[in-house]
Amino acid sequence: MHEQYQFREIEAAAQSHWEHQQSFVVREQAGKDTFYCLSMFPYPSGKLHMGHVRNYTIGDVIARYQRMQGKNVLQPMGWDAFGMPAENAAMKNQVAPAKWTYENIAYMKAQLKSLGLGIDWTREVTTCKPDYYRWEQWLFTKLFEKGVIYRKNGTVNWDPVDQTVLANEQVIDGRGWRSGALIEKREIPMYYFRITAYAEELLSSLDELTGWPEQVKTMQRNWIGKSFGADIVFDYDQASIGIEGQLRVYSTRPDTLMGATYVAVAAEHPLAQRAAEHNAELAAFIAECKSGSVAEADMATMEKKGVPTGQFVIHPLTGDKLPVFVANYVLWGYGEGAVMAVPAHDERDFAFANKYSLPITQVYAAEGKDFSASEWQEWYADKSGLTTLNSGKYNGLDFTGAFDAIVADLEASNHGARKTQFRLRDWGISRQRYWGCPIPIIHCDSCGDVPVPEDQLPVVLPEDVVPDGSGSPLAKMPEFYSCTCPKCGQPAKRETDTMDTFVESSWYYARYASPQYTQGMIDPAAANHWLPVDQYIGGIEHAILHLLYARFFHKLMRDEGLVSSNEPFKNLLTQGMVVAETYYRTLENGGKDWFNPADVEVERDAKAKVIGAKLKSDGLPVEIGGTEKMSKSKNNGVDPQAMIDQYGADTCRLFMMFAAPPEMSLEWSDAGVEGASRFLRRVWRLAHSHASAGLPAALDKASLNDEQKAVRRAIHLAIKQASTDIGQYHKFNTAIAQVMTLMNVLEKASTATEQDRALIQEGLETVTLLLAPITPHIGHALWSALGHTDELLDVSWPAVDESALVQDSLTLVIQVNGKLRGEIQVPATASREEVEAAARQNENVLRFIDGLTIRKVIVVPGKLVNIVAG
RNA sequence: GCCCGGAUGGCGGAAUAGGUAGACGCAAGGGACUUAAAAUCCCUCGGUGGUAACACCGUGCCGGUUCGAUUCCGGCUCCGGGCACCA
Repeated sequence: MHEQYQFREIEAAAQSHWEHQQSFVVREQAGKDTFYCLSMFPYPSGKLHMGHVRNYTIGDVIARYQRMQGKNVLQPMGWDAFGMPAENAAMKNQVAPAKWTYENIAYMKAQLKSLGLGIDWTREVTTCKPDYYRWEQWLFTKLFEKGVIYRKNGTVNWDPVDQTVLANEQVIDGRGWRSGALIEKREIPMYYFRITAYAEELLSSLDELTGWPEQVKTMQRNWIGKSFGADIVFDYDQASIGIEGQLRVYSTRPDTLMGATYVAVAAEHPLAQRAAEHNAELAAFIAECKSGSVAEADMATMEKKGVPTGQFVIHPLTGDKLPVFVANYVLWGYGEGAVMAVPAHDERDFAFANKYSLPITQVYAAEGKDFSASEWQEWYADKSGLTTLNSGKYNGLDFTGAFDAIVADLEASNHGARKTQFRLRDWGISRQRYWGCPIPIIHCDSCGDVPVPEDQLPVVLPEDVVPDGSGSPLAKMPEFYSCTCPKCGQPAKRETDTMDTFVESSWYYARYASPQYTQGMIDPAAANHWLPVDQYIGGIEHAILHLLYARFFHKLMRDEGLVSSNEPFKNLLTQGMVVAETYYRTLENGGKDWFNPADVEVERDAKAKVIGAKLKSDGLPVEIGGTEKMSKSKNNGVDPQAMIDQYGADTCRLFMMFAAPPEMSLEWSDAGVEGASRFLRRVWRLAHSHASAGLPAALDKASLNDEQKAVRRAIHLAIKQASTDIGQYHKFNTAIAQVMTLMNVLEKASTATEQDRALIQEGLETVTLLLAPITPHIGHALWSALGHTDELLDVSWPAVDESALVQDSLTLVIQVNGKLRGEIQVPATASREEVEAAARQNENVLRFIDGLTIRKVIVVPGKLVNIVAG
């Protein structure tokens, strides 16, 4: 054992040992408990960022801990390799996305290996390779035949200059990011997954996911958004509209129908289109509604505007004529594209009615309260304890009474029906992009949309294309799209859209069970052996979309007979972001020049409070911009590679796990890394001085003196705390703090006798084992230095010796009226009465209760005594 | 705008059944060792007052429940994540 902690040699030796032993290659083993530990696979963007390092360290710690619990652990890794960044890089550097992607994968794989992750690399999956996406195409054709996938129009962002569809991310303040052109909404045909058919199950089976954070389940519930309401039908007023017809709306508040004073439709609604034919102002407004992005956040924050169509519809209960407006806040493609408005009982309707001086009819009141504009919020916010008014025959009812009576009448007159609706919309997966999985459909003039037959799969994406940012490259390649119809043999055209990359990431976890399987999408026997995933780890930003799509896909695969479970991920851990300080200077044009924290020197006052910062290169001041998520745009990314090279993987892993609990955001700190490194050097130093004096004989637990008992108690307290922290709560930071506390004790412990040294041996073994999942390389070296020949990876997690925790006396806190006034030592066996009596005699207590009467004494066993006096 | 979170010393964080606020670490200050530096070790370290013992205040803000609230309840403020074509 070398005197110095030489992490490079130690880490290289451990990694080559694991590689040589194939330590992390797993097979199905009958009779052994499995543990499938999965981290969200990375997009191969170039190099690892801190978020990856954090994610995969958390996963590796859990995987190694479970292995020490005796489980057969599967920890795979792969690449979410299709996506937009590859196309952007291609345009910038004139490199094909495939080449760029494969080079990134090679580099990042080496980086992952240098972190010492216990990954079974024989199961590596790369989503842009035909052997992966062919099965995605296969499932697509099956689902298309079943009707789970269908085609309809959808709205996209259209850049009229580049003549291309843009992602929401590529629309900045309503303009295309490259062209600067004003973006328009455009309707194009797309393929959709009928996820709404699974809405009910996706909602109800959330209850089975007891290992998921409540927060994530709540977000998914709200996203699915089950609501109870009614369809309501308004007959057209023929005089103003000119034709017979009916306007259908959905409302969760049919009970307020008597308060409806207008209806609003989306710009794309047929009524709006019809009215605009002879109304220039309306036509202009409809055109205005078509500008801007399709992102819901943009739609929801823009000013609510509307224009009357001059048309009216007939209120189904009163026969009154209600004006029809076109409003920019009504979304086409969501519900019926039309809403009824009840200004008195809906915030948005109220604002709109005030803006356009529309009538407001209050139909609910609470006892003793009058309606006034200043109190309007009370009227729509609450539907309990209110009674209807201004509602004719429906007066004097509560919410349920009004709801039932009105819906019954609507149903009787064929003007509506009770309906349960979901907010969830079908999943549109068509992308007018090159670097994605081709949609396996052939368009034939006589046969329509024909799925590509199984024996012609995969539809291979050509890999040598460099996109130019205008339109879809595949649509310009006859050699790709020219084909013959599989049904009739006539010339036909292949679909040139590719799939949303969320499709690949919706089933990769299942492919890991049988990654090289050529007989099907997944081998059911292997999949059912490993699935569901025991622990899934990834960023909180995936709480809704990715996790909902993957749950949906699991149910699709179940219904195809590929898997037998209902849900893919049993336990979920959502990690927080990695953030760092930002620094900038404002440029003359008002823009900002961002500086990397590595290039900036921070200035502090005498109390170490940060008072300023300057650039190292020119010594001039820079502005401090606050901590933000590490990103290219703010230039505040810290390269994990530099840290691994300078301090080693173990230090890097230790710091990541110690700095914050996994769910919380983690602030980058160079000094903190230094501290983690210092701690590992201390462990090494103690182990070295211990081992170089010769390993001691076994500990005689029966003959320990008080000092030795205290040391042994510290050892087993650390085991106890670290076991619950890691095993139960995933609080790696406090587990590490416990081990640090133990090290503080061990460093000060006596080494005078063989018995003392046997205790140090037990302590060092404990430190090694508790840290083994977190810092496995140094653990590997220490374990053999402590005289062991077995494999640390498979050593059992240490067990608590409860007898070591027993204490003879306890320290109790004494309070007077809830304020800390002193401490007393009592025998562990002291009765409640004895404890109370001791507390009453405490000098400080006597001082504080002097002249007061003791009203009550509260004794919390083992903790405190509170004397209530007044 | 809507949905979901978060806020504790100079900093990261701890307090996992309502029971000692600040564990553990970082930074800082003082000291030891050293020719010197690095490394290492020791001491101090929420604020105010006090020589000290100690006292009072203190967990984003306002209010409530309780013998006792960082923890529970009501109302806010600010920051972050998501919003269906970023992954």
